[in-house]
Amino acid sequence: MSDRTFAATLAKGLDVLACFEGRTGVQTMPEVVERSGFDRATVRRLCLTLEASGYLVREGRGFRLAPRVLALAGGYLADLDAGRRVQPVLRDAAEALDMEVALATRDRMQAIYVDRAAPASARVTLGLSVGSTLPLLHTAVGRMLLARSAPEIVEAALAKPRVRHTENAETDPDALRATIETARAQGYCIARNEFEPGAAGVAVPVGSLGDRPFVLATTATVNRFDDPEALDKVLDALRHAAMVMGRIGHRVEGESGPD
Amino acid sequence: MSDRTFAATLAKGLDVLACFEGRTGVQTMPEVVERSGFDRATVRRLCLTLEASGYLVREGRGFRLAPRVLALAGGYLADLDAGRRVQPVLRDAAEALDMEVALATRDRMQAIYVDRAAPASARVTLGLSVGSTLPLLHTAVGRMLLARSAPEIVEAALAKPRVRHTENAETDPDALRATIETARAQGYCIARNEFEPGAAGVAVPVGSLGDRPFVLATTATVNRFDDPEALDKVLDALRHAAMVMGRIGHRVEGESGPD
DNA sequence: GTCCATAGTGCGATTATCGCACAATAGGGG
DNA sequence: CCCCTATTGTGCGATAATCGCACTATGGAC
Repeated sequence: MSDRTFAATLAKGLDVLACFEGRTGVQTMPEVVERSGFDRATVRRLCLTLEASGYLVREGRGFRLAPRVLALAGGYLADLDAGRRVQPVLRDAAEALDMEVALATRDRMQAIYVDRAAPASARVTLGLSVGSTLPLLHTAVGRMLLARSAPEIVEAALAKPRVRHTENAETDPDALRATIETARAQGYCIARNEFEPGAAGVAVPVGSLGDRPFVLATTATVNRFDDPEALDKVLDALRHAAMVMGRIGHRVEGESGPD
Repeated sequence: MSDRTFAATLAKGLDVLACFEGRTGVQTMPEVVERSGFDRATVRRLCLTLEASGYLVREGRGFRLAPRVLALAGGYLADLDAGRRVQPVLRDAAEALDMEVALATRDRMQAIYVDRAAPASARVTLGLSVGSTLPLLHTAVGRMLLARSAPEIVEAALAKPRVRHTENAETDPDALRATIETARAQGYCIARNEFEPGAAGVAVPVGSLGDRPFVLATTATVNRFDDPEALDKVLDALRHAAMVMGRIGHRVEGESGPD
C-alpha cells in the first residue's frame, strides 16, 4: 500500500542501522537478517547503501558503524551548544563533587546520556559515554525523567517487560509509580543498588527542549549518599549546575540562523 | 534504473538527515528542500518518516534532530569501549597537562572528535564536543590524520575548495603537502594560528580501526608550545596516553559476541 | 479582508523495491 | 582431496512504493 507520509525503504534502512547499536564488533549480513527480519536481498541492498553513504564500513565479512554517526550526534550537541553551555558546567560540578556528572534525556523507552564529565580521580564504574543508554525504571536518571514525562510514557515504561539488573531492583509497578511521584514532588531522585550493585545515583531536573525533559545526574558508591549532609551537598551542587545551565535549548531569540 | 545494490530512498533520507548537521535551531521543510534539492513532496515524506523513526522531532513548523541520533553515536563509542578505554586516558592526560585532550578520526573530508576531556580549569575556546568537525588541512589533528591516510585522500583534501579560517592559514598545496609529510616523518603535528587566531594544536597518532587512523590532540594558546621543553612535555604526555590507550578497536579475540 | 508562504492531497506514470530461485564462492571436516 | 554447508552474489518478473505535478487548505502579516 502506498503511503504519502511514509518512506518504507528509509525506515527499513534505519532499522538496519539500529541493529548495529548495542552490539560490539562487526555484524555479518546473516546476523542482520536475523535481527531485522528482512529478506536477505533487502538487507544486502540496505547495508550496501549505508556503506556507500558512509554510515557503515565493511570489515572482513561484516559491517561496523562508521564515525559518520558521530557527526549526527555532533549536530545534536551543537544545537544544544553543548561545548559551551553544557561541558563547562558539568566539569565544574564534577570537580566540585569529585564525582561523575552527566546530562541525560529520554530516547524512546530509555534514558540516554547527552554529555558527561568526570574528574580524573573518579573510578570508572560503568564505562558510560555520550549516547549510552540506561533503563528508565531502575535508575535515578530514568525515574527523574519519567517524573517529568507524560503519564502515558510512565505507563508504557511500566508495561514493558522488566529486566531486573540486580537483586534489589524494585519491580512492583505501584512501588515504582510511587518512587516516580516522590521524585516529582521533592524535585530530585535517588536510587541505590537497583541497576548496578554497590552503585547509587542522584538526579535533578534541568529544563527541557520542546517536550523532552533533561536531568543532571551523578553516580557514586552507595554509601556516598547515606549521610544527609553529603546528600545535600550533592543536591546543592547539581541544582547549582542546573541553574547555571539554564533552560537547555533556550537560545537567544534570533540567533538560530547565522552560522 | 533499478539497482540491486543501492536503495535510493534510504540514501535520500540520509541526505535529508544530514541537512540537520551543522545548522542549529529548527529547519523548516522549505529550507530542507532548498538544501537537499529534492522535490517538496519527497522531502515531506522523508522528514515525516525520520520523525516517525525518532530521528527528528517536530517543533513548531520545523524539525530538529532528536536525541535518537545520540544512540547511534553511543553504539560507535561502545564498540570502541570509549567509556572504559578512552575516557580515563583522556582525563588523565588532560589533567596532567591542564589542557583539553581529544581523540579524533576522519569522517569523509573532515576531522571529527570521537571523545574529549578537559580539566575544569581549561577555558572554553572553541566549544567542541563529541562529533564536532574540524578541517583536515588547517589543523594539527587534520594534518596528522592526513599523514596517516592514503595518498588519494590527501590529494582529495588538497583539491577541495579551501576556506581560509584565519590570515595565517597556509593555502599553498605544496607547502601543505610538506607539512603533512613532516608530520608523518616526525610522528607528530603542530599547527598555530591557522584555524583560530591565537590557538595552536598538537596531535600524535594512536593506532587505527580498520583503515581509519586515530589521533590524540590537544589545544592551547599559541605561546604554550613555544618553549621546546614545554612542547616535549606535551608530546610525552600525549604519546604516553596513546600507548596506554593501545591499539584502538583491538578487542580481545573472541569477546565480540557476548553481550 | 487579501496576499503570500507553507502545508497537505489526488493521482497517474514510472521504476525502485521485493523476494524467490539459481549460481558462485569460501571455509572446514573428514 | 572432496564434499558439505554457510555465505555471497545475480536474474528477473510481479508488485506497489515512490515521484512529482497540479490542486487545495491553512495561517500569519498587514
